[in-house]
Amino acid sequence: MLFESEIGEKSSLRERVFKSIRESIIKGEYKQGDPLRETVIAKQLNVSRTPVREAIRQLELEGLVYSIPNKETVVAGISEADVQDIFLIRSRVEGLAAKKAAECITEEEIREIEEILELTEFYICKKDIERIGDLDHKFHDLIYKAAKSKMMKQVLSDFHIYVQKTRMASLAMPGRMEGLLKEHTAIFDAIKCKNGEEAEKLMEQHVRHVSRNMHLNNE
Amino acid sequence: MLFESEIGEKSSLRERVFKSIRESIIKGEYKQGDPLRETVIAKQLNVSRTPVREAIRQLELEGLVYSIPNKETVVAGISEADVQDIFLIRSRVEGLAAKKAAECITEEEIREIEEILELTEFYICKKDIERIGDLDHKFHDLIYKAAKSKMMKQVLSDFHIYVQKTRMASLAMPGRMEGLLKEHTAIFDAIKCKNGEEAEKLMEQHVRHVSRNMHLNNE
DNA sequence: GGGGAAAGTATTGTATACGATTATACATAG
DNA sequence: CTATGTATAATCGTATACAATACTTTCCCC
Repeated sequence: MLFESEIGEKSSLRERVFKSIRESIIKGEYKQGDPLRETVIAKQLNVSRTPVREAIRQLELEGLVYSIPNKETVVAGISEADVQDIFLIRSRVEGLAAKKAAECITEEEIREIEEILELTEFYICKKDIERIGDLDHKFHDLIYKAAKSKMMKQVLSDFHIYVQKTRMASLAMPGRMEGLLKEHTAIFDAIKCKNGEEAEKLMEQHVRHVSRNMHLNNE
Repeated sequence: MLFESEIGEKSSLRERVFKSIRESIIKGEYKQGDPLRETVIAKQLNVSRTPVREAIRQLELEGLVYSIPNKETVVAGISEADVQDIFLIRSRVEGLAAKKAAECITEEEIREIEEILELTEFYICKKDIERIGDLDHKFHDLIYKAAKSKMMKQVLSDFHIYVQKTRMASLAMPGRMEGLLKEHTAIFDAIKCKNGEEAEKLMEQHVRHVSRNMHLNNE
């Protein structure tokens, strides 16, 4: 067993192991085709095999690894094409969420989003990219919440981790922070006016923009 | 331990437990808010807690249950609204898959789909709903495959189980079997002609049709 | 009789032990 | 020299044991 101080979090071991392995896969420390040995990981993280196994089963369901029964489980990894597809899917599903949000957002939720937008403006002045990335995420999260769709939230938050890196890279491009705020504001206005169609269209464009920047980034 | 003959399948215990619990939740045997006791389920299925735990962790990731640390995990269930949302999401993502399929389908895959369509026609004459439902699923599955997008496949096959019941109910409606074949054929034609936009539009409509029938069904 | 502490019970979290399956290496026969 | 069979080791699959946490009940004291 490891001490809390060594990790800094208080979630369960399984949770930490899950996040740890996922992190390693996304970072590329575990490469495509690498086997995931339960005993090895258990030893590395100083825990028993039990939480490791549970974590691996979750990764399997998420599609990050696949297991060969009685043999081993290997890393499936995510390719550049996968990330592009994620952005395509996200553009549609986030669009849907925006549309639904326009239909059933509450006053309270409107205020919350307004606050996020104000904070974003503030941190753009400060050029605090880290914070802006966080607020970007919060903005989208509030939209899912406002849409009151468990399923959309499910799909989109599953993808969140894969998107994070690209999102940050996109923000680093000149003028992008301002563009982001402008787009968020436009989406929010459409939602506030209960204009679902417009909100969906704008949100689709918005997600596409981020993904377009990703491509430019790789040239 | 139980004997294989008692079950009839040869997958791992965890797999069976996972499917068993999920089935029970979807069927409504476990209701919203019901606690999932590891020992109880283990005893019912005549296995130890270990595979049960792993199964529950997977269900948690899928959003069917949520766990309160150190206390219990309870059934989240799926509401009517959730199923509707699933169809909305599916309409967009399947549309996307159809579009992508139009871009990169192979000759081999075209032949496979043609075969499915012919078989569908055959079983419509026989009025074998069970078989048609199966072919319906296969048709959509082949589209994902042709789209060559791991992520789309992931999202859509996660939803498959929730959709099955509605799909069958829809098929039972008068004239629906013929409508399904007509729509599938139209989508396939668009894909064959590499007309991605058209394929996407038709697929979105097609999924909406099934979901519309669902609503009528509940009146 | 009511409130609170403390023991007892139930349940989850983690570790370990045992069994089954698969891969590997080496020996032996052809 | 190659191929095949067997023994051994590595790994996964499952069961059980132990620890920690939360809930319940009981009993004591006011």
